[in-house]
Amino acid sequence: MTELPKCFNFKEVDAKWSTYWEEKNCFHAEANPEKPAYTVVIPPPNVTGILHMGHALNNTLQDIIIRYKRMQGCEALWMPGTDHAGIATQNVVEKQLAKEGKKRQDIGREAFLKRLWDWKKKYGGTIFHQLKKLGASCDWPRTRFTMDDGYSEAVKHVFVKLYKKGLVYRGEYIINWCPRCQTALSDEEAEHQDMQGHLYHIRYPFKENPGQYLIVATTRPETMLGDTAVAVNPKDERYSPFIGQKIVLPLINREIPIIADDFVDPEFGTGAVKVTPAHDPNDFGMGQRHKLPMINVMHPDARMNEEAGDFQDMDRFEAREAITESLRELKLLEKVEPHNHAVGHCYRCHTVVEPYLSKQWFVKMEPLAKPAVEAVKTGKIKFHPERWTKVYLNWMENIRDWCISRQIWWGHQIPVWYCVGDDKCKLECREPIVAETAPEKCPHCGSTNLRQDEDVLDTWFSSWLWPFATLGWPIKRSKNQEARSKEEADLKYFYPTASLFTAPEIIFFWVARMVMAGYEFMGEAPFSDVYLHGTVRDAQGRKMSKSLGNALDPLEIIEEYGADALRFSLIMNSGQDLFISKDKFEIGRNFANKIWNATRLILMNTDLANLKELDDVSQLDLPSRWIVSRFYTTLDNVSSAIEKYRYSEAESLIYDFFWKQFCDWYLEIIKDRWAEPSTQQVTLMILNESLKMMHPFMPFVTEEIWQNIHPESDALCQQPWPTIKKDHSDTTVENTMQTLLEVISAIRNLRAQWNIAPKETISCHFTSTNPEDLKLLEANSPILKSLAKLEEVVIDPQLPTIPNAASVIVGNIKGIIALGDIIDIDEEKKRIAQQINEQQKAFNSLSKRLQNANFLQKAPADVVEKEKERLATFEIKLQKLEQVLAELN
RNA sequence: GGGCGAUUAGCUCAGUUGGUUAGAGCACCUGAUUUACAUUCAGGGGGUCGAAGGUUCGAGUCCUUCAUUGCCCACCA
Repeated sequence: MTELPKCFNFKEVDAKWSTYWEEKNCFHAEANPEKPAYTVVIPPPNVTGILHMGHALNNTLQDIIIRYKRMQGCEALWMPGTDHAGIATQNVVEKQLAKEGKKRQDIGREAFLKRLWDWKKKYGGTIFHQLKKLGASCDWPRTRFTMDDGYSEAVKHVFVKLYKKGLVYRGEYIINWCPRCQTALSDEEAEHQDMQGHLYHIRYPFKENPGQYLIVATTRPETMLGDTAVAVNPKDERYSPFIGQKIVLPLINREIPIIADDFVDPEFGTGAVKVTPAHDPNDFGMGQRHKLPMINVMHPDARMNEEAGDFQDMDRFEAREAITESLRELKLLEKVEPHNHAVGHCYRCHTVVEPYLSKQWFVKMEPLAKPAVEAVKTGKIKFHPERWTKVYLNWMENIRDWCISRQIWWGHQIPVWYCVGDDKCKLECREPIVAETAPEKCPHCGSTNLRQDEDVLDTWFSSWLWPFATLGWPIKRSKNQEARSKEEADLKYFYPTASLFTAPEIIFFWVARMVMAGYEFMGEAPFSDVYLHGTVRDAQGRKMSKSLGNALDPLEIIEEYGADALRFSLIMNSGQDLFISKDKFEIGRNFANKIWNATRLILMNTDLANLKELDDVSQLDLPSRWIVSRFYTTLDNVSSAIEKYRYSEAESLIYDFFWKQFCDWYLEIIKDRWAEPSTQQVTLMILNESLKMMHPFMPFVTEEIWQNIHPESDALCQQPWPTIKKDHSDTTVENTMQTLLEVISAIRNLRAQWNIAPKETISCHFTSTNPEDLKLLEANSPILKSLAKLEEVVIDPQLPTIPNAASVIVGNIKGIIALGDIIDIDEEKKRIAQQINEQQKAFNSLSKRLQNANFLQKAPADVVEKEKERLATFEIKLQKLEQVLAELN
């Protein structure tokens, strides 16, 4: 008999097992043809990341499925790693530099990158330690980084491959430019927010007739300095006479034409639009259609440049004020109206993004999107919940080219070289040299004076390769045959992965692009299921964020409630978005403690020698058969809930079974029968198998208990998932037990109503019209006595006449309890009448339904049958109740 | 402007193809306890399932409209 501490001491236990699992290498997976593979790749957290609630939720979900599949006999691989997170990481080190009063340019690219790598070495592993505290069962020795050597090979390989296929191109277009980070951004990286702005109506004088104006409306007057036309709709009769005429651009006095373009909406503003091809994507399009000059009026940091005349060197917003003021003085400002519109912001630093003309690298997306659309439409890839399918398809079907070059230093430098050349240079030397390794000389002129493209690639251009680049793709030719074939086998075995768990925010950034990359480079979908979980919010529904100061730190929760509590509570709340406050974690803490104390009770009362498989359950008593049956039914339901990605449902099933049924009923029922070996056997078996079933959800407490019970055996995380034994599930047993439990509840109820203290002794006489019930009551009278706190139970086909008795009616069973002086006949009448009332309501609605010819005709036969049975039960119960009432009268 | 959700007990939410008298946890109230666990146990009150129509033998569940609310996408200057 073992004695455990009184409470589950998670502080010591959690740390012990994370270390143990890691040291014993419990989570390592290797290609094993004997077993099916089950792979999940972690959504790589940023290398700057520290664990937040979103991570905790995301990784708990993955850990549950991975531990479950591992126990089910799969070779389960959970691939860990981090993302270099270009701009985010660079920002961290730039801030450090700023404290020293330096900019990155001051120390140069090489020194700057060294600092970044140093930083990464020192802090980049933080999140892994935190994930281990959470219990994440990743295959840690496989940990990858999106900028490690092999991974960089993959990125270069992909760039070159796509370039050769014509899917990567370089061009000068309007892109989203962050003036603070001084880099291009993709469309997805520009976050649109509604802002209160103004619509400025400006008079543009005609050249031929300076007293007359055309009024244009704009939200950004500072860009007018770069105007190269004014556009109107060709069908707009107000303006058609002026098409082709010249306008003099105020402040700059440049002559610009009035052009006609369908893009212009005559309803909006004045119906006349200033055209600034270098500072607006729409205007850029018009500029190309009409072959307009493009005049860039800003420096990369959004100060006005030399094209801006008097406004040179002003910041863009300063210039907006100044220009408005000048126009007002010249009486060229018609009016200014308030105007709300969406303005793009940098997703990293929230600076207002400038549409900016610049030369960048792009990926042509349409050909890549095709198979990715197909895969989802045909169900090869499924989203959970399903509604995200539409979101994905909508984006894919309207896909635009992807700007992949960034003007920062931290990242994969673009594998492109330019011939800087000399006199011997030919025209072809202007062509970029695209290669996986640095070329020695220019293929055209032979010059060795080459310069690599200074830009780096978008972080997501490496993340989209994550599901296969982490598995060693592309296999290097240079390696020896043996190593190569091992790597090939590994890749083939673990790819494609099974399911992906992530947040809906990155469907476009990451999920969609991974699907495209999977098809393009591996010829296969990277995963078959995508589970998108909710956002973790605070109690008021606001997103948890550091800047709002409303974030709960998962590490603090682990410290205070334990990792199991954190995991269990998060999943319990994880239907849609999660609204979390600290007290939400009590449920998990309490449950872990309940498991602990149930174990404590069992170990105090049993001999572990009794722990063995149960083959024949038919000889067991009713409650034992009931709990065994309940366990296997629950196990079956839990397994299918996990398979269907219904995690909170799986947890409720476990919670209800273990706490309400096993602890509150079964362990109470057998309280006086610990001495019987069969009791010990059943109890130990249920505990043992429940530990396995609960382990994926609460790995620490279950592992600790397991090792206490089985000091000689393997860790719980390596045990097989319990086999579902259908023959141990028995609905008849469950229903019979249900009746018994109802009788007990009814008597407890009666006690409460009559205010009878538990110590007060009462006796009950039972009868039933069904002989089976009598047998049942007879056989279980000790249980009845103990749980309903009865002095005596008499089974009596003929009930005696007892004055001052209260009645208990459950189905066919009737019990009477002599209450002597306590009873107030009128009260008892009321009580019975109330019960009759309730029953009558149900009876009426049901009998009405059964009298309806349409119902009998149209409803399915089994439904009708069931309803008839129900009606019969109601009828009997009603009769009994009425009989009791009559006797009282 | 387009798309996707949400609305069920005081609070947070389950409720899987329509079919028992709509459930759980928390909170609240009553009671228990020489206790495996006060991180416990037994019991109780509390809901015309956002509103109005419709389909159906039958609607929390399906359809339409509306209201409130959240999120995503979007180049009307």
